[in-house]
Amino acid sequence: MAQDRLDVIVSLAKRRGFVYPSSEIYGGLRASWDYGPLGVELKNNVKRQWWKSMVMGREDVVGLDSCVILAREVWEASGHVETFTDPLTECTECHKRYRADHLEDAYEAKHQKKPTSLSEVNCPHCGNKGKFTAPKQFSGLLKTYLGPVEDESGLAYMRPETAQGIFINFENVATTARKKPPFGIGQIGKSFRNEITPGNFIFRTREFEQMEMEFFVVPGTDEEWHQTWIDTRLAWYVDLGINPDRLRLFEHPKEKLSHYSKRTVDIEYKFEFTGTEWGELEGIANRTDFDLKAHSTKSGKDLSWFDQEKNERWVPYVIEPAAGVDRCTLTFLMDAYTEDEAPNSKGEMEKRTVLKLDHRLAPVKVAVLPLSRNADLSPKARDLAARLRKNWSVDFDDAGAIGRRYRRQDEIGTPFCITIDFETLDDHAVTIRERDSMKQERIAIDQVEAWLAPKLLGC
RNA sequence: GCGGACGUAGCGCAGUUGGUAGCGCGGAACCUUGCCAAGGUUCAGGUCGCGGGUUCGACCCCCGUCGUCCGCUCCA
Repeated sequence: MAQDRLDVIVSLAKRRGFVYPSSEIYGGLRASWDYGPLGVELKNNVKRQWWKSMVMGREDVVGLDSCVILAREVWEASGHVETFTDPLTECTECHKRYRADHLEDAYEAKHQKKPTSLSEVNCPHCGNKGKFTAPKQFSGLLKTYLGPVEDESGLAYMRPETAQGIFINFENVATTARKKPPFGIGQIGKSFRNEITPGNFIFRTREFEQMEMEFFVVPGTDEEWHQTWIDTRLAWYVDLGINPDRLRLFEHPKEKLSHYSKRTVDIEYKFEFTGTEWGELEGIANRTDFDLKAHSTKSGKDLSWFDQEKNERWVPYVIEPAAGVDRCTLTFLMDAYTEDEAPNSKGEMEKRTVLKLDHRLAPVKVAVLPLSRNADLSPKARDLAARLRKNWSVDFDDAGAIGRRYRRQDEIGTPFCITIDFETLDDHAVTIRERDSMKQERIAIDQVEAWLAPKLLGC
């Protein structure tokens, strides 16, 4: 039942041009999805809203756009080269795969001593002793090679998070933007992780987009700021229309924290995937001074802050709200999807699919629909559409029955439909119909922008 | 990576004991109508995921491969 919910979204996404399976004509590529005409509008709107609330709308945050490929040392210093690598082994009898270090830990817990090799360890599944393959290093980092020769000297990593580009530019930004802690640097961009098990549509993919902000604070004020950002981020989703009942916070257990984190709280959405009801939308981590210190040590460049008031140097603590663009987009799609009933022309109730997207997120803001192709309504309607296009994303449709056209727009979440009818030729007025209330209003054709503007504020 | 199921038109699905495919919705064009998935006429679109094999002949049987879903495992 729950999976049906996702299936409906996947089907709608394909049918209406939000998201397509990538490389489809070659049989597809695992966990890769391309955004279609409506999808790219929706996704851009999600990013725009994040940028507006996290960067543009704040005095204490500035933006950045750093590279996907950074110096190799960045990932050595950050700990990713080491901790993003797992030694994997496989039982040759039953073909179950394990992390070799986990097997050794389990052995040690039971026998009070480390095994000298895996040949002493029994397979937890089939019980056979020592039938393991030699551990193979599996790295979650995607690699590429720079330069003409594909060897170790040109090895480079694709970033698994955008954050490091911010840390290594900390001093550049602080100096040129003339900011001092507490202040933040926000960034939106692609990241890459060689996930073992991707899936659930665009929820987990190997190539994905992140919206991250590193907020640098005075040590000792970090816990308070952490809570502030948790509240701020949660409110962002609710403000953009997500049902609060389907949102919750998840506190990471201390022993499972990432190598850089002192405390991490996730914002989760109730996706109702098979197996896991709740899925992570965004993680808000207290990264302490781990990253700046690590880069100071590795690079030899002092990244501490000189506090003029106290006349002392300290390394800022960092609070990081890190959200996934694709997950957000999926969440807004799923949460906005509703099916209700509306009377048709015969008075019978029929299914109506409506994407109740916030106006700021809707891929199309206004649809212009001439009632008929006759009586020169279409040219007049095209003129109006062209005018509105200067401010908003506008759709024009004069094909087929008016009822069908309304339903088409409902299905993609268009908040306003404007019809040009025969009276328009005389009274120079149009009918604007609102998506959620289905209310209609008669507006003079040259007043349309003025009528729409306050309702589409912030788009 | 292992086990299971599946892959037929844009979407949802039929189908043939092996004789190269249909339905519903959707899309396009025109006519009629003119405010909530209307009626009519017409059209486009599938080498049945891909590659081999068996066969006179494969969408159907066999093998491989890619992809999707479910269950394990993994999620640093």
